[in-house]
Amino acid sequence: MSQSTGGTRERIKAVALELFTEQGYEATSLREVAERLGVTKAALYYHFKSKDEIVTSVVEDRLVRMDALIAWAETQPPTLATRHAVIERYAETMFSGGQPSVMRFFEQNQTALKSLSAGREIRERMFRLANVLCAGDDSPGGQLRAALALFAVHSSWFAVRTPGITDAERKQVALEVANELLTAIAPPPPTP
Amino acid sequence: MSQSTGGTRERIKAVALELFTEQGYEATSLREVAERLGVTKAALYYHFKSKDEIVTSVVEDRLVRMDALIAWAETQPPTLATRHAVIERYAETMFSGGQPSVMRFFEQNQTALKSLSAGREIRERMFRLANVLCAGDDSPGGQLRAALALFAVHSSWFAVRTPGITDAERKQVALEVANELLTAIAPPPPTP
DNA sequence: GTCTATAACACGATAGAC
DNA sequence: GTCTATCGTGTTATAGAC
Repeated sequence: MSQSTGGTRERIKAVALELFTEQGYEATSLREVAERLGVTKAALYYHFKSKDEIVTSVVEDRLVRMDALIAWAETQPPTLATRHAVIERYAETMFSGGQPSVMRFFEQNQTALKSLSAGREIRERMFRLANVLCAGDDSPGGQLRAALALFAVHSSWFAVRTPGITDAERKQVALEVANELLTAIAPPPPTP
Repeated sequence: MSQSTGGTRERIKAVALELFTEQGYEATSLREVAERLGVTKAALYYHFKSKDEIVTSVVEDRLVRMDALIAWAETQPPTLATRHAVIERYAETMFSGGQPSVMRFFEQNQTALKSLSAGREIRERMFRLANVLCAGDDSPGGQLRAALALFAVHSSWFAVRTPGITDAERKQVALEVANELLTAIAPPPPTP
């Protein structure tokens, strides 16, 4: 409760994320963000020292969650059960809290994020996750299936156009397809 | 060789596509494009009347090819064999000529393309292709698998990191995974 | 700690000379 | 077909008042 910035910082992050996702990072001006908040542009520069820094801040907690998942996954044996557990946990974080919007922002701004440090950081985590998912079979087929399993979770948001579908149903179908892909990856390595 | 525009138009398209893909549409200025070509900004405006129009022009032949494929696919019966044939032809066009770069540009600029007519046109074709691919089973699972089959072809370009892999090998593994997904879509409808 | 005012500059696009 | 010069606008970012 002794927060110094009175929650304005969080409001900026929320609005910026929304606009960046809707219209793109480059296409969104700080004037737009400020206007929607009912403050001036300069006020934003009090809380964040640059436009990049807003993105970095937004992405921060997402990175922490991904790091935790990767760290856990890397301690697990490279079995099929592990893969299923990893994608399950991944989907859980993707479908809970404010996380989906962050990843939607990430998908929609791949190019813009290339020149942003936050983008490179998330990208790196995605590749590491994909690597964990095909541990034991890093053949081209394994790599592709692992990447697609992750993408199944993401794309269930826009690729499934069934009217009236709920988030829970999206998650369920995403996991079904993802697990199908993971199962096809490889025979788990022999346990000696 | 009595071409009226002396090939400059094509050179502009090539350089613009390259920069738009690398850095993003919004992040690439016409000054940059002109500089790399060794001409001035104003020269570009002789060949294209706006920045959008460069994109439209780049995407044009890709649209024609996609339309041809969709038209053909829609005349075919909704069987598993058709699905495999469609994705096979799709991969063929994606891995030939200058097409891969166009689709890479498309992937990398989803958000920017939302407000560009060319973007909406390609997007519409992608959905129609996905629909054809899950004809006979438009359940959430079917839709997701169809979309991922298309994405398998695209993502084989960056998701597969095996050193020294050739384009032909990328195509092959993409088709293998895509066909796996398509096979899982649904029992082909009973032929009465 | 928050805002107004404004600097300094890049953008897309146009006009008109050559 | 390409150039120079420039318009109008929107951008990030800063200095300084409150």
